[in-house]
Amino acid sequence: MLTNARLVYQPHDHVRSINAAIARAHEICANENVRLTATREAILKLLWQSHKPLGAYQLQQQLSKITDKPVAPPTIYRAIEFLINLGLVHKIPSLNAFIGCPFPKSEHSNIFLICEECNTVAEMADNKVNHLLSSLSSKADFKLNSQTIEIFGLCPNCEPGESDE
Amino acid sequence: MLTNARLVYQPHDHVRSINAAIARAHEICANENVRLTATREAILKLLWQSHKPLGAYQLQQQLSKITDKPVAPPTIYRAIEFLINLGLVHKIPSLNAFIGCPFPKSEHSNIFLICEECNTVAEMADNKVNHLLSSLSSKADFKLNSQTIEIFGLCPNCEPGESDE
DNA sequence: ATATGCTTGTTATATTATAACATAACTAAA
DNA sequence: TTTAGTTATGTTATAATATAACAAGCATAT
Repeated sequence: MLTNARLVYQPHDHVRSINAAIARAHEICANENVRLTATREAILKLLWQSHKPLGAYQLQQQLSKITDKPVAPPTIYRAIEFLINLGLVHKIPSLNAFIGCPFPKSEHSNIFLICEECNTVAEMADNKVNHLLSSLSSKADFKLNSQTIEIFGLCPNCEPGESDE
Repeated sequence: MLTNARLVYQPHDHVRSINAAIARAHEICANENVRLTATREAILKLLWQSHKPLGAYQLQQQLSKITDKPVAPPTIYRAIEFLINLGLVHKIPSLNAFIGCPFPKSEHSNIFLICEECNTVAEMADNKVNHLLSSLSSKADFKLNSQTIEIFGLCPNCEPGESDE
């Protein structure tokens, strides 16, 4: 099982992890021979800085503040599309919002743990889930290409019975 | 494992299955002491008749045609909300569309098999998946309330290597 | 029959996303 | 270092999805 749950739910060195991730993103783009332009990098940073998924119009506001220029929706959606294609960002369909992927380039099952209280989202990947879903799909003669799993509930920080208090 | 895959992918007696389902829906509403009004029943029928999920505005058009009156979006969204609360209809978030639930009132895991070619959607439920996701959530100290699993790929009728030809 | 709550009608508008075309910036080859 | 080709961004408009707010109608129980 692969997860960023600890990172999301516990305090940690944001700046360092983001810098590492951005460096990783540049590598990936170099490999793919595509450009991680200023706008794209800014959007990626914004998404990685937030453990809550951000909507396109939230990103618009934030980017506009950073650049001190008006930003139109297509700018945002283009950057998002680019980042999604590289696997650096995911869309969470039930929220119409986007989040940075903590393990880019790994083949994974996209399990999102969405807190209904504080809206943080952690991500997990697990091969048993992948296998199980493949085998269920086969039984229905369905050829699986991709999957999205959204789990709604309460994160450790929002759970009433939490111990840290 | 529970699934409507055969029903969805193979020819079958639509009218009979819909009538049975509507009867079932009336029962459920009677039990819950709520009303399956004409509009709500019409929306449910439209959704059950289609093995492809329908968007709110598609439903609006179709309902308007049936009743020969203009129908405004709130009418549709209200009916959908009502039906979703009863578990008779599901939203498929990645499509912004809705589909009739083939096994209302069963506790289930909402696995949708979405064909990227013909857009049909079959539904499955499987306890192993439920258990696995519960146990993964626990490991992350996350309290699971509900889940949505969307699987994208090709249904048996759209798969190139299909045998029935 | 009438008060109550549920349901629908109506109008307006919020939110999310994309189309279409113009301009700019980058890149590679002449 | 121009120039052509490609890729990326700017700009305007609009499409598609969803909800708010308030008015009117209907069901049903006393």
